[in-house]
Amino acid sequence: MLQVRSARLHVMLWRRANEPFSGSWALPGGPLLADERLGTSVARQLASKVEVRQLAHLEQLETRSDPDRDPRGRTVATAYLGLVPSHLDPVLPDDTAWQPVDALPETAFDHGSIVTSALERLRAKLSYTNVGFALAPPTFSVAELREIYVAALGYEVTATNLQRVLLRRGVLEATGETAASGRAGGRPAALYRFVTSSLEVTDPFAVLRPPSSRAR
Amino acid sequence: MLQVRSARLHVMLWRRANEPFSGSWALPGGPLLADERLGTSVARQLASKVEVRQLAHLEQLETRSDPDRDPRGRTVATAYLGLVPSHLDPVLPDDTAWQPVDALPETAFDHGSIVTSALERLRAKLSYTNVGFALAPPTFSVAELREIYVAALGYEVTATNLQRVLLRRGVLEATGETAASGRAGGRPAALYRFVTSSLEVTDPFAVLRPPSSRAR
DNA sequence: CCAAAAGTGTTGGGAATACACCCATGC
DNA sequence: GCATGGGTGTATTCCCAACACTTTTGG
Repeated sequence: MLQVRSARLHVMLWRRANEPFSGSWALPGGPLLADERLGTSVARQLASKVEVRQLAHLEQLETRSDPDRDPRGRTVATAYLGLVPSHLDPVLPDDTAWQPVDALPETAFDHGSIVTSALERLRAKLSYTNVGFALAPPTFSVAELREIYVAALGYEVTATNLQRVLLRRGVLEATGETAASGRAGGRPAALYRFVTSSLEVTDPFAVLRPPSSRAR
Repeated sequence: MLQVRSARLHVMLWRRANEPFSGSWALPGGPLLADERLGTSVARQLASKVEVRQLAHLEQLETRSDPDRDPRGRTVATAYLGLVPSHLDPVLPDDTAWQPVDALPETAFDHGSIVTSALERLRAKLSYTNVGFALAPPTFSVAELREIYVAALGYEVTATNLQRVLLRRGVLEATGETAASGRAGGRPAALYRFVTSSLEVTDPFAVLRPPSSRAR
């Protein structure tokens, strides 16, 4: 589960009290029940940590099967990527906390590398889909959205170009409302929202695209 | 396992002799052994059908967990995408055959939708990576490569543009040799090869790319 | 009037498609 | 020489990044 908090991307981890990896931080998870599908299982595992309704997006990442990934014995685990919009602040259990992805504490099992995979996936999808909807609040100024993208991508993005790319693609639309300007003055920002709040690919083929509009 | 054969993309399937889905066609697969990782298991399953060395590329696709996917009872299956270069023609068991992906016979379980996922993945990666290496023979003319891309993508691509895109990205290089011209004459084609024969992303960010070369 | 913040106009570059044209070979 | 297939040159289009400039607010 990833969320942008205070302009930094964080991952939700819980601190293990028992061996193995006692004291290390782990991703939430647990065994699959007899008649459960993986997506349902993930939701169930997370429900013990937060309110699941706060998850704006969930997608399967990859399945890890290294026989040595758990020292207690063979386990096969399927990792999921979950995103929480930045305006929410779920109540967390005592052993659970948001950790900045750019300065992770010591992690248990192969969870560190799973977080790395999740990051790669998120960063790629920010570029060619509308996933931003799952990190952003319902409405926002371009400046706020920029902060979220910068936190998630890990590099600078200008508000100007971000706005133009997302508007041209029809990913964002203006709400017609404006935010109040800050105490230091400045023009009030227009508020925007994501047109769709489910995953859509907005930039399908970079190259080798089908010949212009002619059906085959 | 996918391969381009006679300018058409095919998938290797075997015909089930027993219930359930007797007579339908299925993807090769089987249970994971106690101390085996998934990639190894896939290789082992395929080894019973073909020579595994002929697999030029193998990558994990997704894990299916619908409790009803197998009428005999709950199974969880991780699908892989495997690619075989077009110049190879593996000897197949009697119950196994290459089936064209655009006219699949009746398939067992959820294997039809797995093939669809595999196709989407392959088509996307042809556009932003060098995966082509795993479908093409060691050397080839641009015309031959075009035929492979057209078969895999399912739409027309011109030799001119294919050549330019792949050369500019440094994915292809000329071998310096030329093919003999056909019986009808014509200029002999230059032969090319893929520079690398392992997966590389050649077109990372379509948009929202990091600010020009400045490190953060 | 000035500082601050938001938003628009404009330019320049790069990359991809499309199409015209030139090249090399067999018959 | 002509048909056939291969390859290059070039124009057009589109999209993105960069940056200058304008707009709108608070003090």
